[in-house]
Amino acid sequence: MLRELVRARLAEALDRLGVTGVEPEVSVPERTEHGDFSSNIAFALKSRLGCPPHQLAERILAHLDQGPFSKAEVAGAGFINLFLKPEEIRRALQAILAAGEHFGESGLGRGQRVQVEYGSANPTGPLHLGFGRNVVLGDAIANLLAANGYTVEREYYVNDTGSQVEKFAASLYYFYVQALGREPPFPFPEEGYRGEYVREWARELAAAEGERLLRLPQERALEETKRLGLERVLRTVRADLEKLGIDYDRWFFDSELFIDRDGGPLFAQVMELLRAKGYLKDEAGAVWFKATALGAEKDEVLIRSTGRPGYFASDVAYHYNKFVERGFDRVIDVWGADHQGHVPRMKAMMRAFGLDPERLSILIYQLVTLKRGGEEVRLSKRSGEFVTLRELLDEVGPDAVRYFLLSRSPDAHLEFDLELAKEQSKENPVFYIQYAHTRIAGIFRELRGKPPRWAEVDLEPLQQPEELELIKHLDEFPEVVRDAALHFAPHLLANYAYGLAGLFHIFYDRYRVLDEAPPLARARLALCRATQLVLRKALGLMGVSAPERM
RNA sequence: GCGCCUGUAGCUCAGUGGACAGAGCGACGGACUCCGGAUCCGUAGGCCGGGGGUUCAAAUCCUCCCAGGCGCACCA
Repeated sequence: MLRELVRARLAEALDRLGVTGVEPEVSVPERTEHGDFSSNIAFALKSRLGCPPHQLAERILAHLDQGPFSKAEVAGAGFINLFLKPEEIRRALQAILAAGEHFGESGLGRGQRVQVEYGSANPTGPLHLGFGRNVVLGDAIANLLAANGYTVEREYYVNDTGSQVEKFAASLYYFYVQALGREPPFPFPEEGYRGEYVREWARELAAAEGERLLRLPQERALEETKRLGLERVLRTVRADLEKLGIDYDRWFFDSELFIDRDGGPLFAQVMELLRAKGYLKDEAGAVWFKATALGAEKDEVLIRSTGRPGYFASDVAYHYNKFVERGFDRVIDVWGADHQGHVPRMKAMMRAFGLDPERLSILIYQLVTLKRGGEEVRLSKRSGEFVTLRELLDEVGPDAVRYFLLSRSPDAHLEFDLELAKEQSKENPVFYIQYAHTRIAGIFRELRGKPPRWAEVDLEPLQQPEELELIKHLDEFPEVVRDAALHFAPHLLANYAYGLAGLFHIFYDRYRVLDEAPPLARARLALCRATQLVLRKALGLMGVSAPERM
């Protein structure tokens, strides 16, 4: 990578000056007059060496191996601006072609086992837009970690024992009885699920089961309804995920925690362990986790006075399973901002088990606001007033949905304007990026004959500034892949791909490829090839397709 | 009240220590006999929410205030 090359040369110069242990910072200036790369090292060393930056910069330049540079100068108050020789830039292209499909990957993770848990919506209905963001972020982060040499497992946690599923089952049963023309044996559950989909599934249930469930004792009937309802939900969820192109390594059911096994169910074992460590207390008929003893602000109920474990309790046992039983080095949970209050107690839980809290990363993304035209649509599953992910996928298409949901920082609120996404899909940046890829594919289709052996192509004919700009941008790709993974920031990838597509469109607009004399045509083909590789890779990491034709 | 996130062009958002702050959409005006015009070029539009501080250098870090979102349950 060119940045590394520059950094290394500067480090050598510093060595010669007798300055050691300093990593010179090298950045890409915004303005081309400031060079291909620029360093502020003279400012950084000012206090250490007590030398005016400008003078220091001059001394560094005097000791710099200027071989790779066409120009090296001190500017402003002491910036070192470096201009690379075109052949150095072309060498970077050579490296990209040599790396081929693997360009951009790194071994940073050293094979560490990382679990990424995402999705994990309450199994009480179809996924809505908010969970679209969850799932798309989690999947992209998993892709990014894998590309950086981590061993990644993707997992979806199904809370099939919580109170929400119970409520869902009761709602479903209520409508089922109604669908059969009978009077439900109990009033509609408080804060139950009254969305149209519940009624629809109830009708399906009535058609499939007839009056079978009516004849069961109520408790059995509800249990059976829960089982069937859960199946129905998961079928929908899996279909939506498939449409988005998301595949999990494992679906973990909460109920697994309560299955009896050697030494009792895992859940009971974990509770015993916490009790033995002195982190439990009994109060007001409930069992509490003494989170305040571990840095949290308040204690938490684990087992309610009804005797039923709460959501947090399951998560404690579940994460014990992840870290202690399955031995993941790191775990990343992807949660919506409405779960942020859950973070401190999870960190407290890690400490309770004697685990380094740093091994658990929780990515909180801000909620999605949906706008239809000018007006905001509230997303609430329980009120039944929500737009499903499926609806959106059908209207906008998976590529645009994924790109749109990824194109903003997880920290930023995301406004999804349905009308805009539908009506202006042609202006959506994702098409702009895909179109660049398609244009390249078009060139290769037009080529007909065999493409050259890339390693043997003489790149010297690439002299135009637009060509060199393109190469420099391609060269930055590995840094983007690394930074996006390290900071859980797939939007960096989206921005990068957009910028790359832009540079390619400019190049394509101004120059011809196949019509040129063979040496130039071959060199430009090589540039196209590298661009295509990187576009494909970037889109692939986001889970967006790279079409040959559009 | 406390905690987390956010406040940058009319709108949606990039940019988290560097040199005159960027993109898309929207507005206006241009470009192809040619590998796909879903493209390219240009114009207009900003005291980067406000005050104070740190620094050679602040949209970026600290602090206080203002505004919005989300939390602060024996829901998840």
